[in-house]
Amino acid sequence: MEYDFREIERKWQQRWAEAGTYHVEADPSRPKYYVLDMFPYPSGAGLHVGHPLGYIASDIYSRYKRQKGFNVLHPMGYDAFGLPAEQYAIQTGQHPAVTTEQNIKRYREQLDKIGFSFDWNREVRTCDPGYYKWTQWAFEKMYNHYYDTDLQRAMPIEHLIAKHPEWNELTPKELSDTLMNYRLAFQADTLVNWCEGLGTVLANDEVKDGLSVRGGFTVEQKLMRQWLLRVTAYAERLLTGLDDLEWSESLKEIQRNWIGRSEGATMFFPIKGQPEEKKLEIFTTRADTVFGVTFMVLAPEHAFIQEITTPEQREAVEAYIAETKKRSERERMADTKRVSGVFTGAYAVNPFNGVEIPIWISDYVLAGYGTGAIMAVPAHDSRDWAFAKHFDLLIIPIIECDVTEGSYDAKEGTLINSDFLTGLDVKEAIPAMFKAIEEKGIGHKKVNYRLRDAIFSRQRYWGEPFPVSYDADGIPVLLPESELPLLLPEVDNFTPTHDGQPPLARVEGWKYETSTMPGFAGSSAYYLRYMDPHNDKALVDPEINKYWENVDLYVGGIEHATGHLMYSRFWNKFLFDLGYVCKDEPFKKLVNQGMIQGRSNFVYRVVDKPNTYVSYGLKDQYQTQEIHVDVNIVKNDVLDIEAFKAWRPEFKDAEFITESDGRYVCGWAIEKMSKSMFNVVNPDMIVENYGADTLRMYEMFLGPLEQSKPWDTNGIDGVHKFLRRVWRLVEGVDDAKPTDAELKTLHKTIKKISEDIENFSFNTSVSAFMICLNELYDHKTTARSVLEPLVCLLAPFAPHIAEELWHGPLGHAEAESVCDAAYPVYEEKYLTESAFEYPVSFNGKMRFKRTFDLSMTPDAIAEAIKADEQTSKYADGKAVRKVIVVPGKIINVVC
RNA sequence: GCUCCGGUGGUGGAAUGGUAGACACGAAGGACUUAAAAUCCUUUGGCCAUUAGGCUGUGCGGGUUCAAGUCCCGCCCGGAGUACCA
Repeated sequence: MEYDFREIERKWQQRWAEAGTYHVEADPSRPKYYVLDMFPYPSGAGLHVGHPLGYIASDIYSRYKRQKGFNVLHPMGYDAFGLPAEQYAIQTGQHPAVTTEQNIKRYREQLDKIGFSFDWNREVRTCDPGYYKWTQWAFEKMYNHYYDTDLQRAMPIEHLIAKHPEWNELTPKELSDTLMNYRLAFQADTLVNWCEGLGTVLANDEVKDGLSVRGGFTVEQKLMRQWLLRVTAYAERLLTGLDDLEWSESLKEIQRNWIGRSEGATMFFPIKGQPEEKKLEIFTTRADTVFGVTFMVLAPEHAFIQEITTPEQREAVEAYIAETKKRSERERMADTKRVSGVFTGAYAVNPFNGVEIPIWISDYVLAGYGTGAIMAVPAHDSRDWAFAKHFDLLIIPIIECDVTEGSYDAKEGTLINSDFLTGLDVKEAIPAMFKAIEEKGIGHKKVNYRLRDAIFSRQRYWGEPFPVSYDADGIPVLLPESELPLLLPEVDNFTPTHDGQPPLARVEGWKYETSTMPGFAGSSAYYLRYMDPHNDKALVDPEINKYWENVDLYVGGIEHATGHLMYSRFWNKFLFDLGYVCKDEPFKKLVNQGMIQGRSNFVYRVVDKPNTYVSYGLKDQYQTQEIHVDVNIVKNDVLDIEAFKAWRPEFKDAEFITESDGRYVCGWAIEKMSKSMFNVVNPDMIVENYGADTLRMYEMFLGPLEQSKPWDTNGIDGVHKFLRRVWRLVEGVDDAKPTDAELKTLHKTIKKISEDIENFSFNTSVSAFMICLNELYDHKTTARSVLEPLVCLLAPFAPHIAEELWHGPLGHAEAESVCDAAYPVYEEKYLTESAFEYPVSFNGKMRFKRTFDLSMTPDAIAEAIKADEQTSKYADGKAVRKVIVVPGKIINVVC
């Protein structure tokens, strides 16, 4: 019988759905394993062939684990709130709920065709009220908790109030304002990334190079009252928690850099002519360089500037501040080399030697980091140096070096001109200085983080509403937990109001906060909800959470490194502190699949001939224009000329200058997969032409999972051919006794595939299958005891064909799915041999192969080789000096 | 600038320090076929040699080692992250 993949795949997808093959429940009698994919945002464009890459990998792993006897939780859902649906709504007037629903339907159809083992009973959508109830619930919990730095955990806000009896004196408004400095979800006037083009604020990770990640609109700094999450409270735990995670080093590194821990000291500098308590606080990691300080620099936003600026300098200072305000974040970034600043007229006093130091302001010092003020050491900091050179300020070297021009960021060396530190090495000087600072009482050791609190409001419609209203004093009042969820009201206009209010301000009688929560709100705890998706009493039942614990394997793109993966960890740690979840970290192991790029094809239009196209090999003889051509009408870079003529009306009468064999060869390039480049390959089409099993295996075969690589349909025949050969081989199954050679092939393959799956090296496992099949073909294998384990082994990769063979030629009963067939175990005895063929090399050159008995001692081998030397033409008469034996592997003979 | 990752045939990519290029695509040749599809066989890093075989070869230059794509040092190139973070 032919391998009719269309019929086979249709049949099994239907049966799996009917039988609930992939439905799982918590079952304490069995070990659990939780495999999660980052759920997709259902965009209008549908899936392209790059999207399922990670899903296929995780599906293979899930199925493998299931065959190994684990109770595998493998859910899927949709990250359904978000900007694109709303932008689309603004343009077309279609309600985001409607387009989202349509997109989800399309996604589901596409996903279903690939044969995933998702438990769809557990589907979640972030835009469902039953789901976002728990997003709002978590927000309220955060509002009602603060981070206790002594206990290093979140605690109820009442606990804090109890510690401060003096707060009883405060008015309700004052108390509310005070508590806002502690709550984990809080309101503050902060400089935000305001994006006029999108009409909303954005989080730091949603901005890149001064432009919005979505849409590429300009982003500016603006002071606004916003809701924020106090992510910084967890900075240290987010940092140290990384150590125990099985994440790639590079991803951990990205998070470490984003958290940006730096150890240093804050130090107070008295200001000349100001009262004793009015001291300038700075942060430095290099307290040892304090004798090299020749000026101070404040950020233009620094609170002291008004008070300390002298009358003579006031005009210049104010002009500078005004100018800085005008510059957008992007402009500031664009010319970081530009040195600018202005003297305040005031002087600070070096607390160590009493030297008076001029105080400047400059935008190279950031208001948001440290204290917004620095001590400048121009001799050993390149930015300070540039500033000093530009304004002709004093430079005092205090670390010995042979650099004559320019500063150097001296991380080692001996200190000079530094009073009691002179003669010490930098490494000794830093701790010595910390000690001195604390002894003199002019500062203390301090750890600073680059991490910022996350801005949590968006001036948009399509998101979770805040369950918050405000009383007459503007004090937030939470909707009682029992009344959650607060439903997102209907609107028919999705644009901001005329006075710049968010769309919710249009809703009549809406007495709640008008901004909504950002995209990351709904995706921060969805992995918990999958454990118990229909529970309306709790986010997740504690018993159920205790069983599934957290995600064992998480697969997704690295682009979420500083966004979702950071927020989820924060959110989970918070819920952990409150006792709602049993694990401190959400994702134990994480694998980042690479991006699949597009591979575009080109035709070459001859410039002065109308509608004439020249083949790639001849294009240099003409002046040509490169035109993208739909990759779906090109095979192996050869253009289907008829399809091209039919592709678009203007090509109907196209003329072609072909290669000598009549073929038209296209050029190609690797580009992003996008509609405009006609290089989008749709998985539905691949499934239709080759089958889901071929798609699955070919996506794995393309290359290492974590690596970005271009999609190239050209190679897919190889994988398809492999499956057809499997089909034919297993069709001929009988009860023949397997030969040693067949058993060796089988067990070698089991070992290799198992190791590969554990290492997520799926590309080499596909190769291993092909090698195995080639060998079995050579052996003309028919033995059931070889072919049946092979089908089990193949099931995670190509479940449909495996299932069909399992029930067809292999004759298993309908009720026993190959999904539950025990994963084969290899036996070492079939792999060992009594003798090995070793390469023997002289002076590093492989000279000949020789078969040795494994039981021979090195001495015996040396003797044997000596004997060989008598006859070998490579023998140069030198005696064998040494025989190197690595048991079971290799021998080297040193002459 | 800093941090991380990579650089291997025409292409995608294999190689616990141990015969580099597995596996696959493409290409060339052949078998079967009226033909096509499908299937199967042979060759396929480069140079030299009619064969046997030899030389050379993993971005560049050094080094360690009996032995280096792999380890170490110094460069070059590409990608990613981050950036006046004090």
